[in-house]
Amino acid sequence: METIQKIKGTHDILPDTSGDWRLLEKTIHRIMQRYGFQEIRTPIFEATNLFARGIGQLTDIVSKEMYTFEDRGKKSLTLKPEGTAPVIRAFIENSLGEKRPINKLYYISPMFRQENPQAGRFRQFHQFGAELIGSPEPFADVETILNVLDIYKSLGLSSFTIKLNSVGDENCREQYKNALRDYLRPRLSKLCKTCQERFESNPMRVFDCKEAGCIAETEAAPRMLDHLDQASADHFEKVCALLDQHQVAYELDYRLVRGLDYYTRTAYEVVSNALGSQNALGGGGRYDLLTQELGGKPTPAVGYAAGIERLLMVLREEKLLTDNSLSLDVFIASIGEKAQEWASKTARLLRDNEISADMDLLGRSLKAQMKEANRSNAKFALIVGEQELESGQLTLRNLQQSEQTEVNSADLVGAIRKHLDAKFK
RNA sequence: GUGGGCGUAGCUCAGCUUGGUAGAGCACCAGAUUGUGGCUCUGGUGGUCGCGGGUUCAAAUCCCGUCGCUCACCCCA
Repeated sequence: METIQKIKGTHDILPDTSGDWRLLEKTIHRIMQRYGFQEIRTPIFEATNLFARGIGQLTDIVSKEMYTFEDRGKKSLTLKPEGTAPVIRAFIENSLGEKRPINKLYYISPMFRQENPQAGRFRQFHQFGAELIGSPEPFADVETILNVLDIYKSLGLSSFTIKLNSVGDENCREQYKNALRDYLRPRLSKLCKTCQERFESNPMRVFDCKEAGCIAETEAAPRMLDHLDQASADHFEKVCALLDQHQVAYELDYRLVRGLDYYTRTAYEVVSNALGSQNALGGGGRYDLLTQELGGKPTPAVGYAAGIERLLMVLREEKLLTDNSLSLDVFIASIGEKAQEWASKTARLLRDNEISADMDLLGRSLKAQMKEANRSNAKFALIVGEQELESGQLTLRNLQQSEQTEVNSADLVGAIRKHLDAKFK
């Protein structure tokens, strides 16, 4: 029989690593709460238009990476490739902006992009992200940066760099693009093919290119930072000043142009020093025009998205993940059918009392059951056979210290709890 | 979409150059220990060598095709 394999670029998270995910998610929830961000969960798929309009028709994501399909009613749906557009859609649809002037929302969610997988890049991957909706102030930009850094810090991570740039806004970007085009036009033939295509549609993306020729040609090109209008310049200056006050180290990177069209003013990226080719841990920025682009009232907003798989890769690399596997309190090893029945009843009793318990389900030898107890990472083995059933005196073995004592079956829960508290708390 | 590397036991891999009965470590099972795990020792289970075709007396090994995985490019998380 032919076996069925997982879809390319997807992964099973097995019990030996799901504990790492739990730790990460727990940390994210904790820090988000500490910052006043509230969780939002949006559907896994959306109307295709949401992304086409929100992210931008010409972006790589929309033009070649989306999982788009028709449902039975011929409606075009898309598995979400990123989190911001759905959050803003929900923000508008549920009139969250009418209920309070500021909404601080966060999510943890799978995302889908149909790219060729490689180290740190998958077709289904997971992001956590925060969106601060309603404030145009630099304080808001900084709030999101501090938030993501705090999550990394809480996990012990320190090997990363923050890159910062401003991509301007509607009042100065078009003017700048024209200045950039004027500079690039005579050098067009020296640029790579994709950059020649970018020249008309989105010349700023030329800075993103890694071709040596394109890098060289844009070295002396006019930079957005020098062409900001007063308001955007002030905004950027304030963001930098606040980061300085918070003693957050960052690098100005005039080449940082993020791949999504909706960014305005602040753009930032957190880059790992410990990853391979795909080294962006997270990125974000301000997107003051997105809400109206999606049909809502003009509402300023800023936020970021960060990759969970890449974060796990770095944490693994830096040896910052300790053993997060769950352990069992008690494994009941029984000898004989009567004892096995007793084990079943007792396991239930213990579980009713918040003590995790497991038992043999294969009728194995005591030795094999002890081995199983060890494999389950159990703290105690409770051994019961004919003798114990008659006397009511059971053997409780501490598997980590290899010591055992007798406990009375009359107050089993109390006795086990006492031993758990004494040795494991 | 394009290029490189790799597909042999549940896992990590050796064997391929120079064709000749398919191996190791770990894991799993059992025994040493007749009712006690982890350590040690002994034994055991487990493989149409990714799949299809070709060359050959003979193919894991050589040739062709194909599928899968992986890394990289593009771009991003």
